[in-house]
Amino acid sequence: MRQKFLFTKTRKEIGAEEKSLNASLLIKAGFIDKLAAGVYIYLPLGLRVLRKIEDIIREEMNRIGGQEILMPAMTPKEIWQKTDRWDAFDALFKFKGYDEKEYALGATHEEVVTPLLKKFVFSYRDLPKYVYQIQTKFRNEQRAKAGLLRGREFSMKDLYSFHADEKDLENYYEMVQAAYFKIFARLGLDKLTHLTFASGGAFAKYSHEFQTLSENGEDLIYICPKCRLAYNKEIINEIEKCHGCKLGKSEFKEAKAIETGNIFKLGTRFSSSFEFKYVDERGKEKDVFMGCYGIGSSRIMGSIVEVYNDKKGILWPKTIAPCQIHLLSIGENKALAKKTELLYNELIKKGFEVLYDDRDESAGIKLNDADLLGLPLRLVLSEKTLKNNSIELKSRNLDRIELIKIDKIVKYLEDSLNK
RNA sequence: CGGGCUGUAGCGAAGUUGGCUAUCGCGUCUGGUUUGGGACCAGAAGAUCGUGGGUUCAAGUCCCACCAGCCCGACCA
Repeated sequence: MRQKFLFTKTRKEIGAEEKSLNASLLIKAGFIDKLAAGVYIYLPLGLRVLRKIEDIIREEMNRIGGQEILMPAMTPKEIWQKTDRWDAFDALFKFKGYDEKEYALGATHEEVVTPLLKKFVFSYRDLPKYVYQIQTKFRNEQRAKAGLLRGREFSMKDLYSFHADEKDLENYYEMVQAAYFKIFARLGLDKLTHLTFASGGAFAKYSHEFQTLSENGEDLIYICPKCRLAYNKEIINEIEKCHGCKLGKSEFKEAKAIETGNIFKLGTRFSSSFEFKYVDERGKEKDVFMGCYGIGSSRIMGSIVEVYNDKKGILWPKTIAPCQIHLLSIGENKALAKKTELLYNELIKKGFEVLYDDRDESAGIKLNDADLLGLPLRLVLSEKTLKNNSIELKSRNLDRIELIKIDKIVKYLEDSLNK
């Protein structure tokens, strides 16, 4: 990708009114732009990041049998009335069609996916089933805040599971938990993310949240230092000992965190509203058991920026960086431009993702922008490096700069990016 | 939804007890000199001062209402 062709530009400064760290870095670097409070535009580089996050989630969902679908954002009033949530769910954005027919923008999709599965599942032979989507959600938050961390429109993966009995639900719930840990590991967030007990609703005593430690998180959690399990403040009063290792709660450590994922046993809460039943081996009609499992993909993008940054800009983990390599040419010499161009073409041919800064800008601007954008590897070609027939390589997260011979660079990159 | 702060050029800001043609920096355009950590010189364009009303000889500045954004709180199955 050639930087000259990007329509976006970095900004030296943004308003003092944008206080959130993730939003101000992402806006400065030209990854997102704000349309309204809690409503953001994903620009070319930002969209690449969001898609990479979504792709990692998608792969892990497919691995545990998830089948991807896409449900509508527009949902009719009647389905919400069936579950008594039309009035109770106050974060619903509601609107009317031409003939006063009422709709809500989808804030979550139990009301859509449950009757959908009811059309196809009749027998124990049809269970279990796992269905998910990665879709734009709408919630009429009373106060949008903290950039991508709490928006009114945001991207989320929601998985729904359907089971013949509670036991099967519980087994799958554990599988999803394991899949989530894999996702967080691939996102570079595993060391900062704690499985956290939280309030559970009518069916299960507790749900589980995935809480990612961050100073700007809005949740308060209490972490067991021995086994890493954590407890949301909303339930800590009823906890005496750690559920995992029995350590007393006085030993727990308080921390601020961002709720990046949530898994929930729904039981028959929604299947009963829609009279969704199946016939078992003996011909007897039984309730379908459900679970739901969310990960906020856009919130994760914000969380990663909150966690991985320094004074100069963002430090993307290599799994979700918009490109792996930032190639800069410094200086205006024609031979230099030609060499850089050749290298760019070769790297692209080899399958590397490269952002090539081919702009007519000064060294300072290019280097500062590279730090701000935060791609994992920076390659610099200049008259200075060309004299040694070499190229300069720097990791965004290290101070060390290496000089590599140009004819060895491809091999070197293949090794260091585990290709 | 309650409280506080803010709104002036594409972006960031200044504008005193109301007073002349609304300043400054960045960016943009033209010409020239530059090129390893946000270069320099000269010139130019760019603003119904958030919107509507009011007070006044006179309003960016004072008053009222509304809109928008940010922060704190409440809320967030």
